[in-house]
Amino acid sequence: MAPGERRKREKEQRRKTILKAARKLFFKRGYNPVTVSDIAKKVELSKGAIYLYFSSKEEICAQVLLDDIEKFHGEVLPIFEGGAGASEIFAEFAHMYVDFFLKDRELFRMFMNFMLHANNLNLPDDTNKRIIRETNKAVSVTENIFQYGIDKGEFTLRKEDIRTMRNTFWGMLNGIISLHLFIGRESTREERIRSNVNKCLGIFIEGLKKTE
Amino acid sequence: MAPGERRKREKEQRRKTILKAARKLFFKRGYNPVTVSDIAKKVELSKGAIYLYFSSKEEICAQVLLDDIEKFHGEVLPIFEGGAGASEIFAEFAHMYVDFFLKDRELFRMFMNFMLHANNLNLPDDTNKRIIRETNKAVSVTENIFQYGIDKGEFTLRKEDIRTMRNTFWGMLNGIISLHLFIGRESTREERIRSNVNKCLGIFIEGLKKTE
DNA sequence: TCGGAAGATGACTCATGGTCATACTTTGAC
DNA sequence: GTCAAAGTATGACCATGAGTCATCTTCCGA
Repeated sequence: MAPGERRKREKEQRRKTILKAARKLFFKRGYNPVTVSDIAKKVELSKGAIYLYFSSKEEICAQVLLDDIEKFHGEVLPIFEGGAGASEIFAEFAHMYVDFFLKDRELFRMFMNFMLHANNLNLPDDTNKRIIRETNKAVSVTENIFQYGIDKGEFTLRKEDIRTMRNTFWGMLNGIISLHLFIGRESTREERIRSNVNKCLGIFIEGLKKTE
Repeated sequence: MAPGERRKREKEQRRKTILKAARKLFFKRGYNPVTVSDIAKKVELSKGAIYLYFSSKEEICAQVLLDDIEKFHGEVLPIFEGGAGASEIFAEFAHMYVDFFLKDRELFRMFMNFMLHANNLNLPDDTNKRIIRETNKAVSVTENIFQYGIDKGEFTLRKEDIRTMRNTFWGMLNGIISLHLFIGRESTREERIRSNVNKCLGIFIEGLKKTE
C-alpha cells in the first residue's frame, strides 16, 4: 500500500462531507447567515478542523459552486450528440441553465455574488485554476452552439460576431434572472423567469436566423 | 419662523453630508471594507450619531445608490426631446447607462448586490418606497423607448412583447457588465464593456427592426 | 432662567471569521 | 512493543465591526 494513500482518500472524503453540508446550509439560508460553526456542527467537527480542509469560508462557497457548475457542464455536454438543430440545442441549453439556477433558492444569488467579487477574493491557487477551467468550459460550450449553428447553415452569424453573441446570450440569461429576483412578487418568480427566458430566447434565435 | 424649521433643514443638510462622504468611501473602497466609523470620522461625528440619521449601514448604501439612480433618471429623460429616431435614443440610453456604471469603480458591484438582495434587506418604509419609485421610473423609461419606436413605425414590435424586450434589454446590459467584471483583464475592462455593449446594441436594434 | 427636547458621544455588547497552543491518534521505523 | 514524527482535532481566544445606550451637551421656547 502506498504510504498515506488511505489517509489521503479519507481526507478527500471528509472534504466532500463538509462541502455537502455547507452546500445544504448555504442553499437553504444563504451565504451570510450561515456561520462556519454551523457547518462544523453539522459535520460534527470543531470550527478549527474546518480550516484544516479549507482556507476560508469564501473558499468553501467557491468550491460548492464550482462542484455544481462542473456537474452542470457534465450534464450539458451531451446535448450536442442527438443531431438536433442548433435552435433546439440553444433552447435546451437555456432551459438547463435556468433549471440549474432555479433548483435551489439561493444558488443564483451566490453565483452572481461570486462572479462580481471573484477577482477580489483571496482564494488558493488550486481554486483559482478551477475557476479558470470552469469559466473556459462555460465559454466554449456556448460558443460551440453558435459554431454548430453556423456549420449547419442554420444561423448566418459571422465568425467574428460569435464572441459578441455569446456575451449577449449569457448577459441576457443572467440579467433576466437577476432582474426577476429584484422586481415582481416572490411567489410567481420561477414561472416568470422561465416564461421570460423562453420569449427572449425565441426572439434571440429568430434574430440569429435573420441576421445576414 | 415655523417651530424647528431651521433644525429640520440642518438635519437634512447633515444627512446629505453623511451620504456624500459615504458615497466617496464606498465608491473608492467598496461596501464591505468601509466601516461605519470610517464614515463617521470623515464627517467628524461619532459612530452613534450616524445612527441618528440612518437605521443601518445598508440603508446608507441604499440611499447613496438611490440618489445616483435618481440623478441618472433626471439626465436620461431629456433624450426623448430632440426628435431623434428610436434607434438613436436607444443607443444614447445604452451609452448613458454604461457610462453611469463605469464612472465609479465599485458602483455596478454595489448596484448588482443591491438588486440581488433588496428583498431581504430590512430597510425603513421610506427607503422601500423610494426603491419602488425609482424602479418604476427605470421600467417606464425603457418601455417608453420601445413604445416611441413603435409609434414612429421604426420597430414592428407587438405591444405585448414590450415587456419581454425590456427585460431582455436590461438583462443584456446588466449581464454584459457583470460578465466583464468576471472575465478578462482588469486593465481593458471599460473599453471591452463599451465595445461589447455597442455591438450587442447594434444587433439588438437590427433585430427589432426586422422582427415582424 | 429653567426644563425638556434634540443632538452627540464613545464605551459597550454581541456576532463571527479566523488562529493557535495543546492534545489525541495513527503510522512506520527500529 | 516502543517511540517519535506526522497528521488530525479541539475550543478558548483574538480581532473586527455593526449596532446600542447611558450619559452628557446644546438649543430653544416659555
